[in-house]
Amino acid sequence: MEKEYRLSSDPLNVEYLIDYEKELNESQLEAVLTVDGPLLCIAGAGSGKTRTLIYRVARMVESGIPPDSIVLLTFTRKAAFQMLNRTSELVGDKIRTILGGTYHSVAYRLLRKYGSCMGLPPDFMIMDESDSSDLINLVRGEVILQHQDTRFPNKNTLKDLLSASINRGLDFEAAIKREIPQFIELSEEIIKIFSLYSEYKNKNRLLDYDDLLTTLITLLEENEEARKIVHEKFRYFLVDEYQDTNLLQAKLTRLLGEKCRNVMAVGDDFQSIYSFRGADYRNIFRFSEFFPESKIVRLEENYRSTSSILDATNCLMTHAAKSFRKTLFTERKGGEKPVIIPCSNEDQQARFVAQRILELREEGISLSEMAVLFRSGFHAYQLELELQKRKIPYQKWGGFKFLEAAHIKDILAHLRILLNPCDHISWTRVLSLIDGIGSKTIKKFLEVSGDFRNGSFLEENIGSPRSKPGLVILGQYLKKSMENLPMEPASLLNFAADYYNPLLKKKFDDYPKRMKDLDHLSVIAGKYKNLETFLTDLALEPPSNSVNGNLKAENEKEEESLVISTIHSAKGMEWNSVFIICAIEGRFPPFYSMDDPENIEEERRLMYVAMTRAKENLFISYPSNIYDHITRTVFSEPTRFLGEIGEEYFQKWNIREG
DNA sequence: GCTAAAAATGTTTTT
DNA sequence: CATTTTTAGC
Repeated sequence: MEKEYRLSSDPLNVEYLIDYEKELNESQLEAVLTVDGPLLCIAGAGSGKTRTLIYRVARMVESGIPPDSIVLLTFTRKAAFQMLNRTSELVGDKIRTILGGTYHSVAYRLLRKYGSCMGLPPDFMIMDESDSSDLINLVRGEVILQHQDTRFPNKNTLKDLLSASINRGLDFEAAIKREIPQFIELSEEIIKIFSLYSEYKNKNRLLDYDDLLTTLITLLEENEEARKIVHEKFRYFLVDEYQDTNLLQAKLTRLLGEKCRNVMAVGDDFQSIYSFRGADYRNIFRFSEFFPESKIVRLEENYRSTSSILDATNCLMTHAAKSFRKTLFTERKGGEKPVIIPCSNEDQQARFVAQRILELREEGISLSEMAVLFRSGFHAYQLELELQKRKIPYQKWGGFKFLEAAHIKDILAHLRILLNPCDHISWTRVLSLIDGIGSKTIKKFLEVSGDFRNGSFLEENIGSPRSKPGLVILGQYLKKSMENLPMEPASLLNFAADYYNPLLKKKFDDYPKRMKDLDHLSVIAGKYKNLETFLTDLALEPPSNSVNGNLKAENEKEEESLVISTIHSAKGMEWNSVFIICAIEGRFPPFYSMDDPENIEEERRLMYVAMTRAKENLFISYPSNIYDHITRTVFSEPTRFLGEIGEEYFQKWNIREG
């Protein structure tokens, strides 16, 4: 076995190239210089949190810590990537070996490397969310056969329930009582579905998102050898956005860091916005319980926003319930007060935003320095139309994902079956595209369950005569692809597209648009040499753009464009000018959050996150009449959060048409 | 018995 | 608006 033996360098002999004292303020410096031992950093919005992390990594590397013993846990791969890039500008390329990414992707990589000693098959695959849903649907079908007369929770309800119980550490019974009390009599059947689901995953070497975390936890808890190896290899941990970790992630942090104790967690309880996923901002407070000797550093000086904006956000948070009271301050005095714009309807709101964006651009603010934020993806539909009409280039973050589009899932299924013959979920997708094949025929195929990749299913004589021609063509595709394995993902994707395009044309009316998406996918595929890596990366780190936003390969040069984004996806970003749209009761906060004060707390934090993204200009607009098709009511009140802040913090623009 | 088209329904936020 | 359930049709 190989082992690393590090001679610690004499601090007096290290020559630091960076003048840390000059570049950082006092608290930031303290956080950066505290390299050994646990450190909790409470960092307000815009307080130079990222800067602090970057300089801390630089400092560590400069003082001789091997980069490959450092683990950087961030919320998105994008954030990790950005951070490593900026660090390498400071100290050079050697930081490339830092292990960085989300909890899930880091867990994946650790399991790949060290999972075998726990009996984890080396070729396990990751299921994305839709795979899990599909699989749950499959086993749900089995159980439901015996209960045809009763109504049963649907697949997504079940999946959310399962995930909630795992991420919050509840047993199934308790979770059912809490999440879906109306189905309490069906507990037994529901639990049966879960156990079938998990059985199936084990049998087919599949891990879902939650499994990545739980399996690694089990590995570290129960396998002493693995734990030792991991503890020896990784000695420094930096965790960003700690307020958004859930029970499992907190546990994992503790397990990873319990030996070396060099764990730094950065967080802001004001910015906790993922509780729907089981995130618990109280993990910040619990951190000092895991690591009682931890030092606490607070960053409260805001370098991002003008005081006009900051004052309003501070005021908003005085209405928040229990939390660390903190008030951000800034040297950037003055600035325009945030603007409130009442609009008569969504269309007017869209036209206002588009026009104002163009005006700001005339004033010399680049499109890439502006963003439009909203609570939910669909709030921006009208705006998107308006932007397209005016030919304003934009990219949309959040909302409907590229990968969730039916045609993308379809074509990826065709690639997956090449890799894993027992991937029933993908086979189901592939087969149901063929004319004359429905659920029953598919079930028959899956029962035979052979390795059909050579096209041998044709000999099984399953399916009606009507399905025969379609199956023959599928056989040709499989044969062609299998003969060429291994092969670059891009070429395989081309084979699949050749086969799939005719089917796509039949299935969708809007096929030209969808075929374009397939081209985009093939650009992404071009960056990979290995099919497996391609598929895993797609599941773990999906391209953040939505279907309609112009999807760009990352190395392609970005055209200067406006960002429109859900608030969740805008986390950690900043722009010169920010528009918040649809700030209306019923949408933000959404009507379904109104009966629970805890939810309203989170909505308020969400508003806080949105507002603190702005450096100079902040516009908050609301259409005063929206007819909501779901509740069949008219929303007309501006969001309560504006009232909480108070008029004196705002200026108001009244729109006149013409 | 099985599929495919038509009606109904439920719709946040993300790894 | 897109998925899921129902119903009609083959």
